[in-house]
Amino acid sequence: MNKGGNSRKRPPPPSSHQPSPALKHQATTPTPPPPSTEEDFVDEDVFFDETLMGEEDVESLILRDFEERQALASRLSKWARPPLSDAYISQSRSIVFQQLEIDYVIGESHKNLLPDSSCQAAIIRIFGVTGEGHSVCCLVHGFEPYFYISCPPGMGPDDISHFHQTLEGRMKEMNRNSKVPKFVRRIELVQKRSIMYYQQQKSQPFLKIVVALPTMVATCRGILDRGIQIDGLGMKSFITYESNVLFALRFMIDCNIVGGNWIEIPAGKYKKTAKNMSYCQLEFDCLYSDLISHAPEGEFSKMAPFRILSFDIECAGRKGHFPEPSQDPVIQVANLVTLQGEDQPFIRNVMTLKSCSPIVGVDVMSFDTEKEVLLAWREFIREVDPDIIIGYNICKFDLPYLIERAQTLGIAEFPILGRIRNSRVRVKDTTFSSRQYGTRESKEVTVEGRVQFDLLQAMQRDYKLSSYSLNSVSAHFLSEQKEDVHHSIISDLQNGNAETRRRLAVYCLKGIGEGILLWASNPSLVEVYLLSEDAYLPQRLLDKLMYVYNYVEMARVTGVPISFLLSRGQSIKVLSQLLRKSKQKNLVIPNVKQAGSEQGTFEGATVLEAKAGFYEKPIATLDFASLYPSIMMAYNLCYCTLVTPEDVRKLNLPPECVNRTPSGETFVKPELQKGILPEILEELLAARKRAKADLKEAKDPLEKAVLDGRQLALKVSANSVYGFTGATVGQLPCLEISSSVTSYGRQMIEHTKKLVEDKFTVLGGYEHNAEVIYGDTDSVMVQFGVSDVEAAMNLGREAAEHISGTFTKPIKLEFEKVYYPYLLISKKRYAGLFWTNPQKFDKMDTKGIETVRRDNCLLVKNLVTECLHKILIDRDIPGAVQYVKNTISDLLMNRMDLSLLVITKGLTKTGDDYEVKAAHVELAERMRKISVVVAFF
DNA sequence: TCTAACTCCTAC
DNA sequence: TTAGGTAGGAGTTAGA
Repeated sequence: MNKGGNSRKRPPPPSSHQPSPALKHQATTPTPPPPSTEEDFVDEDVFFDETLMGEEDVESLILRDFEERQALASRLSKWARPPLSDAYISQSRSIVFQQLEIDYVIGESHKNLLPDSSCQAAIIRIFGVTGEGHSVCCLVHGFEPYFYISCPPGMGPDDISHFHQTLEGRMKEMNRNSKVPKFVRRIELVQKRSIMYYQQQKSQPFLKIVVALPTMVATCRGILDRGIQIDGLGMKSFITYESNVLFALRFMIDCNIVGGNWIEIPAGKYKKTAKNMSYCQLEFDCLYSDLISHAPEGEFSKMAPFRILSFDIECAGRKGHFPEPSQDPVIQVANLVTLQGEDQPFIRNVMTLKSCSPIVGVDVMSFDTEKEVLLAWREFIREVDPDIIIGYNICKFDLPYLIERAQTLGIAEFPILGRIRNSRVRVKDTTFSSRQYGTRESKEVTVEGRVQFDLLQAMQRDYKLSSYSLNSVSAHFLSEQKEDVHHSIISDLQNGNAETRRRLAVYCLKGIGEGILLWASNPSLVEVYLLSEDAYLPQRLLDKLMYVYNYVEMARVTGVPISFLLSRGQSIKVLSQLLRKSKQKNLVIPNVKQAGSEQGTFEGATVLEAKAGFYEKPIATLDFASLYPSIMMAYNLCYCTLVTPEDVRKLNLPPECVNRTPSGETFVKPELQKGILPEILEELLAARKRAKADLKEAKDPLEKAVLDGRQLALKVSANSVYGFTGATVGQLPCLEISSSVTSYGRQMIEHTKKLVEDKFTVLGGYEHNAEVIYGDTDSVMVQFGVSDVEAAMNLGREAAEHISGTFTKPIKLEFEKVYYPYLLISKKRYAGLFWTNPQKFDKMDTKGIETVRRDNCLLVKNLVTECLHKILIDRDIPGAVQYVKNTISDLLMNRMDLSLLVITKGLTKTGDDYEVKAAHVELAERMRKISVVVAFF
């Protein structure tokens, strides 16, 4: 029952032939509209469902339904977007908006804009927000899908025409059912060059094959891959170029659009759509050639006032069961809407099943049936029209749950949550598998025109944490933790009274539901069950971690749509940059066949032998800055500078024009051909330098946030270029490049070690002989023999400067820090106090040891941390030994808090009990090993 | 009891 | 139709 519905005045009854009126955006009068729109049709369903409840109730149900919808409508309408000004309505001004999402649909091409074509075509849809906060759906016409093949030598215009006919015929065979009049629209002869290998000629003839619809690119590629009959040449198969570029990305690249940038369509160049297909305030058609894409700089680096919805649902699960949409009702939906750039939400509400006592500052909307709750939420989404939807685990839980629940309840009209009229949200199971992120099953929920940002996914990608429950993530980042609601009492609270449901609503809005963390011996089996999520904390996390800025900047730097950043891997970002740069240089990128595993793997970096020990003299650390990017720049390593072994023999290139890498590959120097990868890297690193300089100058916290997000994105982006070339199952692997990079790296670390030990000697006039005690990939740890930190720092700086001079620019060795004292256990395992100024140490730094690993129980972690503290900071080794002994003794005497033992092999938390399987024996064994570390001394 | 092959997680 | 890389320590498991 509506909280505001206590005035039960009857509206004029609707005429008997018309269904109950739809909820309109600006509901002011109760006059029912004609039953012609989709919304009215939808309401007819509602009418039918409820008639099943009993004939005599029908009229009162209609009336009540009508009245409540009116009340809801007036409640929701105050949250609508700002109304359009006259200039927009008269179409006398240009439309400038920040784009957040781009996709495409197949439709009739626009007759006025494209008078020549009258068939089905891809229509690009750009969704975004203007500076004033108006929502935009821009329908772009005239952009066609295409790809390239290299043109067989001697092919003239007639041959191309024949080839076109043959290809068209094969396409027809493959698509017998399709009514498309023409599959291959045209074939153009163009001058391009493949990005692969150094070539002396500037360009060669290529054929640009333009097809009718985006999906035909793959079909056509298949035909050309397998081979096609060509007059005079016989059966011939082709390598295709850029045939794997997603259509929307192709469009963005060709129009110079990067993720999240501003787009302008001048007045007169757009036409209001005849029949709105979206719920956006501004919807119009235009030609792709009329778009102006603004680079994200200056005034166009700002953010539009997006509407960000954070939501969370609560379900009444049966005792001991995880809620299932086929059985368990949705009892609450909590919502929070914030304008981008503001620190407080402008909407806070909660929709509850059954009555709920008021909550200060929150709009409580109560309903008698679950169906009303769901439909109210749908209306809310439509009215508020959020650009970004966030939440915790919404992609895998909340959104699919709502949709499946609506299916169970037979509410066919519920899943129209996107910006496209009549278009239902689709749920698809997906799996994402990579070495970096592991295999993760999720669900893909397409909400057209709105960006989804699941904070859980973002956390799992960006941070290594031992638990990803909202509770523990909040504790980690926000230093606040809310009281848990145990899952078993959710149903009790719901089944109580208005007051207990209020308690539940407060939890739903602000608190955190119970998260049961099951740690199995195999951490990949770890499952986090979050029975109730939360609407408030995701928004706080989003703000605290500056996710909007960081992700928009990442999209701008790499050029991919924002949605790719959470749904796709690293390599698409590099590919996007590579395609953009290649286009500028008139180069095209081949589709390499999946080479299988025969290419195998390549040798990586050198890890210097660790001279294990406890060092009580300062250890200076020298690091190469951005090692792999700088190697690629210094030696011009790229696809287009690599000389094939055959060409090395044939071309007879003078030795001063090429570099031969330690792994035996040959690359030409920039004078002959400047590499694209080095150029991308130079731009990224130069941009990062600028961003960091601007960051220093910036006063405004928002500007700072943008700049910091940018410099971070630029760094991450530069570092992933090398990985892209070595990804054998990627888009364009080139192990010649990656193995050359690592081979230079290996040479450099050895060279550095030798130089330090040769120069800093007593014979060379220094006080002591320097010794390199360890080094990994891009760093060397040096004991100069001096005993004070400042002296070690000075020698470190001197060494870095001296050694940098011996390398090709921009390779640079830097002095970074001193460890004092330093405990080196083995390769990749060490601890020490970290000094960047000689007055005081910055922190205790530990690498690779139990303290930083997530596969030990808390006891081990705490014990080792405590020992290291005693050894490094207190310098009390006997104390550390005693501490270990006491702990083992406590353990054996069964005096240990069992919760410290969770997460260890053989120990599982089941409910409130710990199942202890021979734990004491096992842990005593573990402790013995740790005491070995202490016995070091 | 030893070892090879595997898993897991980390360093870079 | 979608996925950055290798090195390496520590633990587990299977088999002899």
